[in-house]
Amino acid sequence: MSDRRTQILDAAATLIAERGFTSTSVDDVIKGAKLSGKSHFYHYFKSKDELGYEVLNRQFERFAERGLAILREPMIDPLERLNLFIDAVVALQSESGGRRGSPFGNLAAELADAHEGFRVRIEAVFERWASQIRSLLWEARPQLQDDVDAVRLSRFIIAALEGAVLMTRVKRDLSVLEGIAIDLKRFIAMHVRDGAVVQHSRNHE
Amino acid sequence: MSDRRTQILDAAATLIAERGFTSTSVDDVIKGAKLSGKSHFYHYFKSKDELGYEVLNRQFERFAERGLAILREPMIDPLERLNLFIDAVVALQSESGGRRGSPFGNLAAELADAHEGFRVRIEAVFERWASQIRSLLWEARPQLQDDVDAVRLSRFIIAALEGAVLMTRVKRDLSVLEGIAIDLKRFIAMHVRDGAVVQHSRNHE
DNA sequence: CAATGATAGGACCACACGGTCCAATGCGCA
DNA sequence: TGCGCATTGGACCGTGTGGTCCTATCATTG
Repeated sequence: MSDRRTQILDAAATLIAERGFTSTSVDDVIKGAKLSGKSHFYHYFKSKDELGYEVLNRQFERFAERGLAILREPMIDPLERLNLFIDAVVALQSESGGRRGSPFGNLAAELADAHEGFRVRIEAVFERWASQIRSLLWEARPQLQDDVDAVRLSRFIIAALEGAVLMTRVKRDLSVLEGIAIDLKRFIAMHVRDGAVVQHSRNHE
Repeated sequence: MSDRRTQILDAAATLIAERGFTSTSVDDVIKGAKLSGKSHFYHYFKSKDELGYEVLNRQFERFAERGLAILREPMIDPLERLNLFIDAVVALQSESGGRRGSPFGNLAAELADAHEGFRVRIEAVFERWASQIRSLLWEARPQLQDDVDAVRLSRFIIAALEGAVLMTRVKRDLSVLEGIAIDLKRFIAMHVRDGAVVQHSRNHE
């Protein structure tokens, strides 16, 4: 696809992450992507909503590459991968000083009730995320207690992370997320079968 | 205070909970509260922002009465009160079928970055909430392990609940919140000192 | 009675918004 | 040389927004 399209998508992603979808105007995006005018923008996107949908997709793909990919690393112990994934979420938030929040959670809270099109797409994003965690949990089942509910646990992990990111954003304090990350790891460790061993990789602090 | 003011506040609270602050226009509030026109509204509030601030305060007060009050019940075991409080959050969400979400979390995600005035006020709300949980944890310290970090645990509880409510809203499925509530109680129980007893009250299912 | 606040209703404003349309120019590729 | 897409630039439109102003009618209360 053309270079401009991704340029617009990137600019829009930044603006939406900073100010939300509603508060980001098409004119803002035009300025951000250094386009010449409205006609230039509408040459690439047929509406603001369509732009929003594509931004959401793109954000999820980036998250899949930089975050969720860790969950599938074949050479690392699955439960250790979960810890590394949590570390990665913390690291991603650190890049913006915790000010940015989750691109999914933000949109979810902003649009879940007001805009059905977005709600459905955000639901799909959470579902894909949850299914990746469920797969990992399934892979780790020899180390887990028999009664672990993978669906429930995967939802809990996502909820805790989303809530943590939200609180971090409100308090403008990264240590909120760090503390919750610690507790979340401890909660996961609580599900390990007695006597099972979790193999720690070297690069984990 | 005059009856009209609270009438406006109530109408605005409903609308903001349904559609967010930005998407709720002053005219919507006027219709909702059955006022005669703009002048009638501006007779009671000097700006839309001021209305928003008061709605936020009011929502917190209602939450304090209907939810946080449980945390201070003197006749019930503190840790059991925590469980009852979690049940109350679930019950509150049930009233709207999980569609409404947290009045604080919604505003937080919508306005934390865009509107400093709201961000500060929402931060204060979370802080007051957290401090109530910390007090309870302090009261329960004979039953808790020595190394329990009350600040961290209180934040974790709030984050898990806020995240759960958000996911519930996106999925339009109350069972998400119910599942997370179960896990959250188990996480709290994990901090109980070996041999300590948690006194269960009768009305708890 | 007079004064005061509540109610009513509407005109008006400046601005921002998403979106359309058009006319002109650049620019690479067959 | 010509075709088609990319770019530029701007006028324009309908609608909704928060907010102001003005006038007039009620009811209450000193």
